[in-house]
Amino acid sequence: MEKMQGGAKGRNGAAGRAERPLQRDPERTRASILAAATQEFAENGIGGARVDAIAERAGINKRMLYHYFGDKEQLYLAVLEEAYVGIRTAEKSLNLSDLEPEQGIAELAMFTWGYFLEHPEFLSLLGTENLHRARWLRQSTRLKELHSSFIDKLSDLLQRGRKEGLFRPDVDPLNLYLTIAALGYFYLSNQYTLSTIFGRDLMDKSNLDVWKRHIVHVTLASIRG
Amino acid sequence: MEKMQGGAKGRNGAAGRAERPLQRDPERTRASILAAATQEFAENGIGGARVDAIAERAGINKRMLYHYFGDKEQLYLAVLEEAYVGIRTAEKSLNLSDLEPEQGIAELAMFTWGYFLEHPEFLSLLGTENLHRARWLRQSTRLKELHSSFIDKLSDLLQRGRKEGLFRPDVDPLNLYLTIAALGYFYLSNQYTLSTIFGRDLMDKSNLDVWKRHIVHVTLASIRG
DNA sequence: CCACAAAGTAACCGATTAGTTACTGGCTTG
DNA sequence: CAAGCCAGTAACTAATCGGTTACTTTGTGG
Repeated sequence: MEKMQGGAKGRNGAAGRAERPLQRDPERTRASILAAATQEFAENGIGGARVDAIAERAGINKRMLYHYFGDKEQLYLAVLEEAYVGIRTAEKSLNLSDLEPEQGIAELAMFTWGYFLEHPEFLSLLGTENLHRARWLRQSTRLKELHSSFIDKLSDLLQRGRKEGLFRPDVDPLNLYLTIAALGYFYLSNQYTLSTIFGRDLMDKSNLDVWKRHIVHVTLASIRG
Repeated sequence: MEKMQGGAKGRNGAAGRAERPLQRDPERTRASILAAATQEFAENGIGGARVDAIAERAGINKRMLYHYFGDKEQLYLAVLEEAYVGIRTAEKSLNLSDLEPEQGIAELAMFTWGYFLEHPEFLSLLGTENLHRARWLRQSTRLKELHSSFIDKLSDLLQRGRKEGLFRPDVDPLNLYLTIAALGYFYLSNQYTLSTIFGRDLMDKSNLDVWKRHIVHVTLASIRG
């Protein structure tokens, strides 16, 4: 892999222009397959996703897809892994330990909501993975090591709040995180059936804003001592 | 359709026994196709479901499936409609207007949780339907008329609570219902990825009990004035 | 500068899958 | 009791889909 990077630098010696796309570019090909597959799997699930559609979306020959990823299932696994890496990476930008307890919880809730809102494909992939009882997640050694350090940080935050007499003494950090995630996930992933049944456009800007504040309110109300 | 019902009554004239299965029984065949299809669609989504698998599960010839339901998509729609009718029917057994406001909210929360817990196939079908942006739900005239009368009842309950000074004045009934549904739906439908990532068996009896109480607690804490 | 490995293409293949055709057999109705 | 309709069967088909084969092109290291 490192060899490739070295090779890619000295390209296009004639004009020095980086604009002309290389005729052969493994990294770019791999990345565009992954991006196309993410879209396709998110839109259609694993059973509905079409290998030919992914190839077409990526603008590559189907053979390359097998060249880089083995088969459809391994490609799906790569997509899933990348999606989890994405949210765990973004989480790191949150610095809960510097904040007041209540503010920290509010920030965590708003961050989670914001990430879900901006990454519908992540929610969709979670849904697909759960439909299959985490069949691929369970077999991924890479993802099992990746489990969130959130819970530890959250635990500290709760303990600080408890000492200041702000929070109830029996708050479980995992349950708190599940509460935050549940309120965001359900609202967004079920938006289509909910909007249809209740006749209210949940994705309307003002409704989204109300729900964001709602999540913070519910979360804090449930843990205050 | 009405003809069928009339014809089915006078069956088995010879022995009068209802136990011996009829050689030909439209209602039973239709019902077993629907039950088998519910399982298959819930387990595999619409793209992953196999018509042959449904036929085998139902113990019928594939031709019958097309005979009764037209094609795969119409069969899926029938399954979805039946699933919604199921929960709306169960909802009617709840009599919120007879209860104290706080008790009423608690009952609603526990009912919703209990129904989700006992009907995983309903949650799965919701997930599938949302993956496809409510494509079938939106085209179902039957389901659009069925939308929950919960919201109205819930509205009354909230107003009563408000008058007694128990609840905050600005509680939106739909948002309250979404909160209750979100906490139940996310915990159960995402149990596989969550249990894997956080290393805790969410379906353990005691954890289920904790979460049930948690839903009631969170819901009430968020609306108390 | 050329040999070799890796990137890339096009055409193909066997298996699967949704849906059909052509038929049999049993129940009801006149 | 006969006629006709409808439940039910088995075998088939056309199309789709995941995956492969056989081949060409491109870049790079000895």
